[in-house]
Amino acid sequence: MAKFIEPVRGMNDILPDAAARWRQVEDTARAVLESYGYREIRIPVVEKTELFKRSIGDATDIVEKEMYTFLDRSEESLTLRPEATAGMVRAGLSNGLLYNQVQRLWCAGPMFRHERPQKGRYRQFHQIDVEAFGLAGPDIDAEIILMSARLWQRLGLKDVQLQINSLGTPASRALYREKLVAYLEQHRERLDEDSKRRLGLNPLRVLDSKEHSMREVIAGAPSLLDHLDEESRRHLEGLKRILDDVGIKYTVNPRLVRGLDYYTRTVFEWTTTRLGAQDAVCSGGRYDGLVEHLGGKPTPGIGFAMGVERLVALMEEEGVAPAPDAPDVYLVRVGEAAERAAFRLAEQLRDAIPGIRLQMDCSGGGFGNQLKRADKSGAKLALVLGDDEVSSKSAALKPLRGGEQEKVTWEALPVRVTELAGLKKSAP
RNA sequence: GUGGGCGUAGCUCAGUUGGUAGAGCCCCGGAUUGUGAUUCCGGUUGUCGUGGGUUCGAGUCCCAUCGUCCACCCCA
Repeated sequence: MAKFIEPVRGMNDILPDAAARWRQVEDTARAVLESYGYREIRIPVVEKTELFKRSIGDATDIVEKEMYTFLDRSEESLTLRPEATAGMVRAGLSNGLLYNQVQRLWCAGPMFRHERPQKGRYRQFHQIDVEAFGLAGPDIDAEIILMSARLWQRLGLKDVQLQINSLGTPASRALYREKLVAYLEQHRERLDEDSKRRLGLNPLRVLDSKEHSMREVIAGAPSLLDHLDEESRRHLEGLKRILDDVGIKYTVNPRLVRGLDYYTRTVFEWTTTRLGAQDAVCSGGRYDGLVEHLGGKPTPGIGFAMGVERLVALMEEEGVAPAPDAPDVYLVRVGEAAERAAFRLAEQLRDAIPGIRLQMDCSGGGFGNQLKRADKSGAKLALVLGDDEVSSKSAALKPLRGGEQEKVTWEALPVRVTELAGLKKSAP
């Protein structure tokens, strides 16, 4: 035997049983997003490396050590997208979608980061990404958060908590950063190794430290919220007011700092307690400077990304039932005439009942074995065809979850199958 | 990139102080040449992750390596 070729580390196959849950997440997300007027956009998985360097930030972990970057055959540096926002903005600019316009967009697909895999963190992972361009007020921030809350509700998820914060403007943040650095320098001897490292790179992340010994130092640090500019403060208050009005629960977490450089003002994160260390299922924020930074007109923007793997895992964890994907009807056939007639009958049923999930047994064996497989398939109804039925142009319908078997003529089959399998009548 | 746990049949796992590999599930066949979910009988499946080493002998001990899981880090 030849040797197996191993799958690439951190890149997973989604097997049929899991795919049912994925579809549930994707279909529900699509429905909710479209109900708020967001339109789907599909963009490449590969972009020029420069796009991510410029948008995400040169000094971030993502750009520094996690990107799948390579030279293509014409020596151009390309990168498998590590996140979606940069590509969304680029696509908007490339196609004139962001010129004095409001755009509500969403996009789903795989992202790539070369990290050490662990629970909820993979090298190829999937996001559903939502972006709104051209709207500067806190009302759109609220809309986007409400939309995500509705999605959790529709998916049956309960253990998700909302945290919000404001990072202010680049100017106010720079000011705060100075004060924070000064404070941390004063307490340098009490910082752990990680925090000392962050102090030079991205001091705001020190606030995020999970190290117990750091608690006191962090608690005494100046708060980002006390250093917001007036406009950002009003923006945050506006958002809180709408969330309160609608009854969305949240906590303001002044230490919530996102890892991407382009965020301004509102940032938020939905976390869960049930997925271990990778606890963020959805996060995002406002990035009012990004469009301009990537060569467009100054255009406000806000967006968020959901991790599909994490949502699927959380649904499993919370015991949400997956969408059924069993066949409606399982066709059992025994005998030469029946085996041949079955195809015509099956195609006629598929014509007559659009959308019917009809599976034919092709493994052979007697009635007993075929019915065993019918039961295992999860189908509601077995359609049994033997040579006797063929000569009388009929078939036996056997409900697999209890109920009497009955004989039905071929003409009457579509109606009776629809009734017994509990299928909706197709629109006239 | 750092640390720890784990790699035995398609799946879940057992395998004692080292003595050349087992169970359950699944699958297939039969009891049951026209009716399943129960029961009974029978059957198949392994480079014990890989490569070295120690030993008369390694699934078991040692080293390396790969994979995987969890945590750090980072983030969706």
